Parts: sequence; C-alpha cells; structure tokens
Amino acid sequence: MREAAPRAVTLICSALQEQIDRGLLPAGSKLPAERKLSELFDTTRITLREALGQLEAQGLIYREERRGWFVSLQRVVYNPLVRTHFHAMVAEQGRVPATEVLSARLLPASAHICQVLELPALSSVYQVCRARRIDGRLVLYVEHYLNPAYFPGILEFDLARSLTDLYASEYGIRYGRVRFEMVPTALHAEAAASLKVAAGSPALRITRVNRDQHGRIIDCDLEFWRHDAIHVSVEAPE
Amino acid sequence: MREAAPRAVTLICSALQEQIDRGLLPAGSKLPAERKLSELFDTTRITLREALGQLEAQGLIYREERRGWFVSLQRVVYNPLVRTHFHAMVAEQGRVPATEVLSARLLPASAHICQVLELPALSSVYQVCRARRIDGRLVLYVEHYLNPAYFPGILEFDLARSLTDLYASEYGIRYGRVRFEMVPTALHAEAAASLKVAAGSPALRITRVNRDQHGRIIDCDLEFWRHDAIHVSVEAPE
DNA sequence: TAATGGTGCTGGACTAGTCCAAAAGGGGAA
DNA sequence: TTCCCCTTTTGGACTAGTCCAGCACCATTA
Repeated sequence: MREAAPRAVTLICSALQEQIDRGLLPAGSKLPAERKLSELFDTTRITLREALGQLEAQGLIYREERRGWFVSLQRVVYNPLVRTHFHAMVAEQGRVPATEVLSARLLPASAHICQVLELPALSSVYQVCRARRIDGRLVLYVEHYLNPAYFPGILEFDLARSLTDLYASEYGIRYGRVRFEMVPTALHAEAAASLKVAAGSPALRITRVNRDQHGRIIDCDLEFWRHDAIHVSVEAPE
Repeated sequence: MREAAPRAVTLICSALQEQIDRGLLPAGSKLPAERKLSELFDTTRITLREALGQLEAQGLIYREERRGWFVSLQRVVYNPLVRTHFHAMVAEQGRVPATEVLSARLLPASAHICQVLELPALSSVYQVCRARRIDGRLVLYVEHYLNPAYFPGILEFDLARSLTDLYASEYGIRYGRVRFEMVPTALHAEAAASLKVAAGSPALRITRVNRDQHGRIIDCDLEFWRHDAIHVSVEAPE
C-alpha cells in the first residue's frame, strides 16, 4: 500500500502551524505577504490562499480586510449563563476590551423580534448596535433589542457603557434567568462590514433572551462572534 | 456616490439562496455538477467553488467528499446540559438517528485526558470512537473517554447503544452535573475521514465532562459536530 | 442472478497568469 | 513637525485552463 503524497495545501498548513506553535510567529504578528508566501512555498497564490483559508477555519490565523493575515490571539472564555458584562469579563482575563456604538434608535420590530420579546405585532423597540474589541481586534458585533416599556429615554445615555450597569443604576433592573442559542454560521454583510472583514467569514451567532429579577423578558441580544476569538464554557449550576 | 457592482460570488450566492428559500431546491437534494453550475452562471469553476464555499460556511449547503453538493437539512436542536441520549433527542425532533462504533479499546491516556478526568499520570482509559448520523447524513464524530475504574468490562457490550443506558442498566451510574465547552474550529484528519468530508471542514467542537449522581467524574466526550447540523440551545435552570 | 470490469462524469487539486482598489509608506511642501 | 500627495505594495477578485482519482452506472461475463 502506497503512502498518499501529502497535498501541497496540507504541507503549507503544517509548516505554518509549526512556526506558530514554536512561537516563531507570535500571536498578533502579521504573516508575510501572500505573494511572498506563495514564492516561499513554491506554489501559486490560489493554492496558498486555500491553505490560509484552512488555517483560518481552524482559528489559528485571521485576516483583516485588505491588511493581511495575522496570528490569532488566545480565545476569550465566555460563559453566557453568567451575566457579567463584557468589559469585566475581558479585563479579568488580562485582555483589553473596547466598545463602540454603531447606531441606537427606536424602530418597528421585525416579526422575529416581536416573537422573541413576546411583544404584540407592530411594536417598536430600541435597537442598539455595537462593535467590540479585544486587544484592539474587532471580534464581536451585537444587536441589542430592548423592550421600550422598561427603558424609557435610554438613548440619552452613553451606550458605550455596559448596558448591565445602565439597567441597574438608572432603571433598577437586574438580570435574572437567561436563555441562549448558538449557531455556527457566517457573518451577514452588515456585521462583516462593522467588523471590517470579508462578508461570509465564519462566525458564531449567539442569541440571548434575558429576563429581569421578576422573570419579565426585558431584552434580547443578537451576537456575532469571530469564530476564532471565542471559547464558550458552561458550568451547569444545579 | 456610485453603487458598488455586486461581486460575481455574491450574485451566485444570492441566486442559489433564493432557489433554496423558495423550495425549488428542497432540503437534502443534490445541486447540479460544479461544471454545469459554472456554465450556468457564466463563470469559472474556481469562482463558482468560492460561492459554494460561502454557502457552506453559512450552513445552507454541504458537500460529501467526491459526491457533490447538497442542500442542508434542518439543524437539530441540542441542549448539552440535558443529558438525554442522542437517539432519543434526534427521534423526538422527528429525525432518524444512527450510530456506528469506529473503535473501542483500552489505551494510555494522553496528558490532556488525564487532566480532564483528574486521573494520575500514565493512567489507562477506555476510548470509544463513534460516528453518528441524522437522516442518513454523518454529522457527529465523538471520542468518549471513560474512567475504567467505574466501567469494568464495558467493551464487552454493544457500544452502538446509548452509553447513558449502558451506564444505568449495567453499572447503576446516572449522570449528574455537567460542564461543557464549545469551540468553533475545523475537523482534524481523523474526524474528517470518519465523517467522509474534507479535512479542515468547519465544525463545532464540544467537550463535555460528566459527573455521576455522587459528583465523581466518570467520563468525558470530545464531540465534533458538522457546523451546519447543530443548533445549541441552553435554558438556564435557576 | 450475481459478481466484475469498464468508462464517463464529477469533485479535488493545482498552475499561471490579469486587473483593480485600498492600504502603507515615503518625500516634499507648508 | 505636521500634513498631504504620490508611488508602491498588497490583498481581492477573477479567467482559463490541466491532471488526477473516486463514484456511479451499465454492460458484460461467469
């Protein structure tokens, strides 16, 4: 039985992987240009790009639109059952968080949002879109939908802050029970543009429906995480 | 400000997506051959394949190695906190489950497994590798690692059965608290071969560490799900 | 009837380029 | 020193093919 000759793509992948594992290409560093790499591995750019695509799928490297390829940073550990806010969670793990507000407005809720928030048809909701960074890298695009009955005038506040804080300090509302759903999928155009990556990049979509201390549904989040930036960890309470 | 001309890849994606949404390409059906499609969309196979790759990333279609492209079936809803067995879970959702045992043996545990199961260095563990289907499609590759102290002679039984059942009926062990971790990544060579797909296909890796009714760690699972076959849903108990 | 051997079709892998636009970097002017 | 413009580099997108091997199916043979 003959050994199957390893594919060029596989060879490139393992060569790069070894360099990364050994620390010759430290986390966050930029890879050489695609043309340089294809020359180095004596292959075409198409083949080289396929190899990079596989390493991206594994989460070892990522690309920034028109800027190049970079070695992935460590994944951040995320427990969706624990409603600690993003900044605290990231900082606890020794990383640097940042948030920017993309938009915030009152708009007619889609049928889907009405259903999730258990609102009557044609209700209005607050929508807050934000992008979040870890160590400078854009890793999370979120759409929050708030039941306006509970948060009058919330658009007046600084929404780059933690919503958890805002809810507690301004409205006396704290989080209670949570339900969440996770679906591996790709970024839609809007999210991709906000995260400055190519549309269709792999991502993890997490939908959370949050209740307050009285069991009322107060808001829901539609989160899109870069697939290589997150490590979900859930400890069953019981 | 000029409208950006939509890319060919985007056009192909939305055309196919529309066909699928409208039911002209029903779930499970095979797409035409790549060469036919590239002709139909008046483009090259490389471009066409990039479009198919994007739809695959979204989870709308999937490929079977050397057999072609197919429209994805509905995702199965999975709650890792509820230790219902695979067959029951799948059947409850009106789908047809199947399991095949790939290997089952006693072997020296890797350092990682020792740590997870809290075993001393150089321990042996039972390893059971299985592949599971939903409606005929291979969607899950699992490696189970059992602490042999609790399951003497388990290799004698039919391991295509539910392990949950086996634990209960033969050893009087039931599942208690669970911890699980989820990482979006790609299939390694072994898992890819078992699922008959290309190495490096996107997947969701779920690691579960299971305790019994007395709180003892009894086993852990290393699950690799096809990314388009699963929808994780967790309701916080509290 | 059942096993077997072609054979064409299909996906997998790869080569060898082109054209374009955005990012990065350097040099000169204010 | 700072800002702006211009050039170069780089990634993004795409064309037009080739070669190979597995799969499916049909026809032939035992």
